[in-house]
Amino acid sequence: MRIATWNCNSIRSRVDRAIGVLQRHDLDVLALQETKCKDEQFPLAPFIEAGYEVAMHGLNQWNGVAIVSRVGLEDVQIGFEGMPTWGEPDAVAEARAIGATCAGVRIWSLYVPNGRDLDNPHYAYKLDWLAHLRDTAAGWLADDADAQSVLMGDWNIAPRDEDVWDPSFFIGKTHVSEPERAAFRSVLDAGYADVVTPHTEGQFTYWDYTQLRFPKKQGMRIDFALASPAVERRVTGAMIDREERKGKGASDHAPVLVDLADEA
DNA sequence: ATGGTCGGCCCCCGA
Repeated sequence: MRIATWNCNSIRSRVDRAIGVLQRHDLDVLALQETKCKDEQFPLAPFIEAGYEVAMHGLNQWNGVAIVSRVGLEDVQIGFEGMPTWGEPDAVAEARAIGATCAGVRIWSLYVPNGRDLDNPHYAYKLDWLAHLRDTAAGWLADDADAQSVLMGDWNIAPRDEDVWDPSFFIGKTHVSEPERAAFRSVLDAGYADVVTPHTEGQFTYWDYTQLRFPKKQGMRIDFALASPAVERRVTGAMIDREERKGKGASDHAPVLVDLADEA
């Protein structure tokens, strides 16, 4: 089974590339972030045509997540228990998390809030969001230590200095602050494992569109797949599709792939 | 010092 996560930065502007990613890598499941469309605007037909089902959650032009699967898509859940929304209750609905069970694996497509700046209210919201994710995900393992779950998506966190092209550039900026890194580590401490980094050390998953960051190899590792112990035991490999970042019409993120062995 | 590029409900804001 091959699963992947990709911040596509608008699915409508990149549907052909998305189908290409599915087919080039023979993917069973693809978690998408920043679909940037409402559910009724999602370009479903090409995915159905290619043999996939889609569960999506989009409410506006900024966020939006989806799970694309050809191995079943059951028990779809919008958001997770306790997931904070931005602003006062009902002020702004968010579309940042969707979960579904695909061939026995609970897949989550997550778009962690961008903190914007350390003194911005969105930064506090990001930390709050991550704390609730940690609590809820820890609960899943407490309920079932053998749960097969994968939390994957755009975490908007570079957990280590080696996950950015130049740590000095990021001093005082979001994505690398200690509270964000601690929030990421707290999910690891809850029992989930980063199953991609060990197979892709030294590689990035995101390059800013500006400043020629991609050709200058000035990227960040902010997209992750965190697996429960039962899934971690099945991982046989992982890769970052840097080729997908090339050329006209690329997203600013590369797809991140994980291979799982059949259940023992 | 600086968003130089992308996306969107598109000439402004957010990433």
